Amino acid sequence: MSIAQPSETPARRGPGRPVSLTKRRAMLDAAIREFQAHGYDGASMDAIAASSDVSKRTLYNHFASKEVLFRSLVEEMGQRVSVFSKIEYSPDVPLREQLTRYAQDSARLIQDGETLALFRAILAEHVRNPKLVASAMEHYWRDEYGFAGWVSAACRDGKLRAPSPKRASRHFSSLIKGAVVWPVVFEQRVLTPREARAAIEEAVEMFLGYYAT
Amino acid sequence: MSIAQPSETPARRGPGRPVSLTKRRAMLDAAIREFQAHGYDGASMDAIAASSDVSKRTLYNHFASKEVLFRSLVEEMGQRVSVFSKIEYSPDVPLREQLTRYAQDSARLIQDGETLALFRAILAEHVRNPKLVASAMEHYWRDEYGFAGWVSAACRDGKLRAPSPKRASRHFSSLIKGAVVWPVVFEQRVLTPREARAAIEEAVEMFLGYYAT
DNA sequence: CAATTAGTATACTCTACGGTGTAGTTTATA
DNA sequence: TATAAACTACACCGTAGAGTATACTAATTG
Repeated sequence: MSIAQPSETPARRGPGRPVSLTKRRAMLDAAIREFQAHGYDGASMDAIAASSDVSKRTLYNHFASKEVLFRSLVEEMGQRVSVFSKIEYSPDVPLREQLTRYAQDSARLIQDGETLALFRAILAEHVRNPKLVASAMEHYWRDEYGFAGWVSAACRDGKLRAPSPKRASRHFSSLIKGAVVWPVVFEQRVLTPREARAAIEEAVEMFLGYYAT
Repeated sequence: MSIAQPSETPARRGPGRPVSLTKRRAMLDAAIREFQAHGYDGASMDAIAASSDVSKRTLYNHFASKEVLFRSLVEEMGQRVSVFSKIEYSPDVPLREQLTRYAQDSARLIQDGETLALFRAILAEHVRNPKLVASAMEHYWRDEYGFAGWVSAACRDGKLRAPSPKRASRHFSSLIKGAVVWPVVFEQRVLTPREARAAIEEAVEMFLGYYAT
């Protein structure tokens, strides 16, 4: 159950062949491909091993089971998301600009091919078996809460008027996800940068139109 | 591949035991349960047969394969959605009321336990294998387009000002889904009627605030 | 070099499941 | 009541995949 830390330095504790991080990376990448293509059940450890040019046994030496492997991916996804979905209130930058940047980060993250593939695999599994995946998804949903903090700050600064920052943040999230996340995830839509920008701009506009003082 | 019609009258074409619609229903219901609980691959025909108190052979006599069975469910889902997601513009009913009713229908539909289970199963599969499911999901996404018609009508009637009715309808859809659909589907949130009503009201408010003339 | 650990190749077990075949039972119609 | 279809019970087949065992080679360090 314990997930290997992404420590870049293999522990040197005596003689012996050092563990290959390259191989580990290859296994994870192959796993992403397979899980995305065939889902959790459909993906086979044999295929993952083959596709990463690693013997099945090695795969099992790195990841004790299919579930552990999947969980590692989930963990990784959590990292990516939490790195991106940060927003801090800056009093001297126009709200419009801050919001736009935040939304664009979301859009960019989900447009990235590998992240999208991984997200799809996780989402599919999450819908079926929320527990398996809860921790990572929380990162994802929680971005709304982080954003709620931003809204509160903006309110305190007198630039927004939101009776409930949480609701307001949900509104913004809904608009952004509806515009540039779900279409990509569900409908295979590829948004051109122009489209994405336009959609974001309008969402921001609507949000500010309603909440800005 | 041909999907059995939901005709309530079994064709009477001579002697012989008539096909039992009760059993058919039981199989479909069991299938919903199993697909939801274990996903497409995870669900087993044996389990579905057992859970519906029907012999495996009968199950296969009704549905030639697992895929056919699943497709029948998808079809059914399409029906449910398209029945609910109808909205027609009425010039003499306040917009607020029409929108609210429409949103509440969406909310009610997804709150229904069986529909929710079915929707989850289909969604999970859709993310993985869009083709298998495309037809039904189209019903679902299309509701936005139906709604776009409503927006256009309201504009013609001078009650809304929306440069792009399609975008406007997407905005509304995003707000509603973000408020009362995705939380239920993804986060297992159970919305009390009060919560749902409040969330819808605010979404409607925001929409009208931005688009109403 | 010796020791030790990582990785390989391959064969194997066990289980689960999709789908079929069959012989018999039930429930209807004409 | 004869006939025909729906349904049952159950054995069966083939395959695929998770995980293991083993005997090997490769790459390190002291």
